[in-house]
Amino acid sequence: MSKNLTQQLTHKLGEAIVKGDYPIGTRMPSEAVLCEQFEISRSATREAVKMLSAKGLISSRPKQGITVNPETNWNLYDSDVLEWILKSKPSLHLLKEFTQVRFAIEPMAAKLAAENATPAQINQMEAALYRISEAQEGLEDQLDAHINFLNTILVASGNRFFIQLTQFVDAALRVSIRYTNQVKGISNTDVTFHVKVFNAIKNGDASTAQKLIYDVLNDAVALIESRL
Amino acid sequence: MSKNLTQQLTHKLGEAIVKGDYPIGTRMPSEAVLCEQFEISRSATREAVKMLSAKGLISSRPKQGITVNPETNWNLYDSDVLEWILKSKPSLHLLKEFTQVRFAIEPMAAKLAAENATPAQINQMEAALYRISEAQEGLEDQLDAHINFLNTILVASGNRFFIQLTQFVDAALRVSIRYTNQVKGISNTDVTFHVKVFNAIKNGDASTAQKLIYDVLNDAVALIESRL
DNA sequence: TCCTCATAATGAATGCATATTTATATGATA
DNA sequence: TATCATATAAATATGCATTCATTATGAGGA
Repeated sequence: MSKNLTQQLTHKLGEAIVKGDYPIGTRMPSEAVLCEQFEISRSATREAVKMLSAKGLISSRPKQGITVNPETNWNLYDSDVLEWILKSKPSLHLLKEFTQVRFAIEPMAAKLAAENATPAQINQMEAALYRISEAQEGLEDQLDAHINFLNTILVASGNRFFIQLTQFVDAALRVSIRYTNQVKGISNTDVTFHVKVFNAIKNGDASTAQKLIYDVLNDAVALIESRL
Repeated sequence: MSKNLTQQLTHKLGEAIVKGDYPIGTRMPSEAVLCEQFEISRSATREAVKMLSAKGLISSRPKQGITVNPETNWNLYDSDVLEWILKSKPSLHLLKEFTQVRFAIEPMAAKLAAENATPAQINQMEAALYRISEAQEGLEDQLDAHINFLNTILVASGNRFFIQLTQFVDAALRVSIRYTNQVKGISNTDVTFHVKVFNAIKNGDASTAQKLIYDVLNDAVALIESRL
């Protein structure tokens, strides 16, 4: 559990909403009722409500009460919301959606990285590459190393909105491994592949970097779809 | 500003943080000080603080106080945060970042729409298309119509994470028009182009739909870069 | 060096204010 | 007399303020 009561309630309610315990469009219990149910004060409850509405899950108005917003209003790129989604609905369909977003983002990020990466960022990528080659023992290590490598690409893109998606990619890959129980295939930790990507970015060969990632994710999406 | 005190303070502080009035990594005034400055109660102040930390802008710890988070922690896809960014830093560089994200997202969304769009969604797209052809009077109308068309594509993708980006695309296009003062070129409201896209999606021709959008945004990015 | 205490910040609880909706009552009109 | 409309009052939920508790940090003394 998190630290304070507000955080705890925020996570409990957030999870419950995402899980569907409070259906979309319906009214949630009033603040006063939530107080009683969770045995905490109004102020802690109110702060939790504010946090959830800041994340787009709910909205509250005087007298009206608290209502669950439609999913289109949820801040799906918020790491808490992502966490709640992963906890409640870890489906193959969700993995497909994740991978489709990666399919859109990562090739472009690689392209931009090839065009814009600073020498320092190239060094970080090389370090991440080395870490992949070292991490052949455990599956978790491989995954972490892989995620780290992708993150360096996102960062090297030089675009804030891509950099922001590191958490998203992280979540996507952890879902991926949960379903495939392997990194190869979906995630392709084959070092030779990553070396190719790295060299393309280092040499400023944007189109090659883009195509390498694109093809891999194309295969990944196809594999997932074949299982649905 | 007709909302409640919490909302007002949230927006004031959010804007100020994004603007740089409270530099990243530094400590903000304590809750007690903020109370005095804005002449409101602790509870209203605290709720605003909770909302801002829910959006990733700040974090607060007992005794430590409130500190401004690095930009990588901000929820840049939150519509409030986007609004604050647009208010404070409307630069050509920002437009470039926006367009790069569109460059990644929209071609893929068009591809998915071609593969997954339901008949009802096709009808909505057709209605949006008609609205574009009708909206030849004002520039604003054209922009709204164009945004509406793109939104129908995102929705038709059938992927929650793409659908969520409608607000983002909306913001991106409104920045775009602010700089170019025209829709053509950057946004390409030429109806014949949109008709091509629509037909490709309607006919399930995913690769054509993808390529049409890709090429247009490729030009848009090139145009922006030429001006930097 | 470690322990303790003071201090300054957030955390939590309670009480009162305000707003919005619903229901009820009253009046006018057919 | 019945019905509809309007106004008013009550109930219920959030909004706001105040007070007390807790915690983490840093300074000072044993």
